[in-house]
Amino acid sequence: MTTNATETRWLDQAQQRSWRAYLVGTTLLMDRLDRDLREQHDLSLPEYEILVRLSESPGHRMRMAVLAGSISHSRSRVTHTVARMEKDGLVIRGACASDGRGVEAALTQEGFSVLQAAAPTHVEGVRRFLVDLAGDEDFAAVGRVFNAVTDKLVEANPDADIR
Amino acid sequence: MTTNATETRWLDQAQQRSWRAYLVGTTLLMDRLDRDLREQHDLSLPEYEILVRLSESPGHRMRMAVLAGSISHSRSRVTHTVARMEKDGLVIRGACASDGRGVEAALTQEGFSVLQAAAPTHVEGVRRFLVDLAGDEDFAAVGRVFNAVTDKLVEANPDADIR
DNA sequence: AAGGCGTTATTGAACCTTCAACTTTAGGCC
DNA sequence: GGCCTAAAGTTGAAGGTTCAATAACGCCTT
Repeated sequence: MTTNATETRWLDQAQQRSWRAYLVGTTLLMDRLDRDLREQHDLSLPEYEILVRLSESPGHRMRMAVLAGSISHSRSRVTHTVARMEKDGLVIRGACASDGRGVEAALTQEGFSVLQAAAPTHVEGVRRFLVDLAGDEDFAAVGRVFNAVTDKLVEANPDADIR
Repeated sequence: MTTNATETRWLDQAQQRSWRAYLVGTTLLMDRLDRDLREQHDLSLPEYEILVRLSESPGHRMRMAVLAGSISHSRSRVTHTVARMEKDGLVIRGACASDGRGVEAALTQEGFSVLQAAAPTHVEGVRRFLVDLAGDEDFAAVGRVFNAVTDKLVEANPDADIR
């Protein structure tokens, strides 16, 4: 036999080029979106994501664990981020009615206003530096690929943050 | 008129699904690749990237600014990361012959060995959780998209880190 | 050759994320 | 009911990144 199971299957040149483009492009893109939100709305990208999820939830409120799961951040991370946001008046935490261990985070009026102001900035950035560059077919491919990535990684590690 | 230039062009449903898949998928993927490198080789993903770039450079050495540019990290960030790596014996810094301001980072023997050991782990992860899930066409699309993203962001901000 | 300006790299503090330990409550079992 | 284990959140410290300020050098002008 000429190969065996322990030999590494390296990436070919095209794959490597794509992989590196993705790495560098993602670094630059996240940097830029984060910077724009900070400069114009005093908000980080993770904070913005939290505002969005809350705004889409009934009553503008969510359990901490559900919130964490929806953006795939660790619970600890969300605790810290929400604590900062609460200090800034964007969000308020309260006990959960049905579960004594639970905590619900809810949008404040100000949090909602900040989100409304920030959303156009964010969407313009996402369009200008990603969506409008891509072509519908290619962008759909990006969606397919990262849906598959998500599925695979969730399956590979169901309790993603109890570690 | 029915629209004007200041109105936000929101993402349609398909675009939004793709965008979120990308965000979440990237979060999970980077987390996982970083974790695997840490657990098995005591190396972060950014550290690994630095080892790779150095190993591909003539003499296994690079100017700090070039190194930073090649992975699109800020100079400050690379200074800190390389400082840690130097303390771990993976890399050594020295003055640059042709430019008195310059500093060159070079791979040590140990750094090279660690890279050789870590590379298969990393590539398997990239394959298992991304490349092998994607299909050649779709993965090529990812490459095209993020090459475009990179070009656009470099053009939009040439001196990416002097800020 | 001196002055001034831009570039290279570093520094330390502030900020954010991760990690491991801990508190509190839920839920099952005897 | 009391005990045990599991789950939800939080905490504080350690680790990593960003930001603004700084030092040191190259280059151009005069």
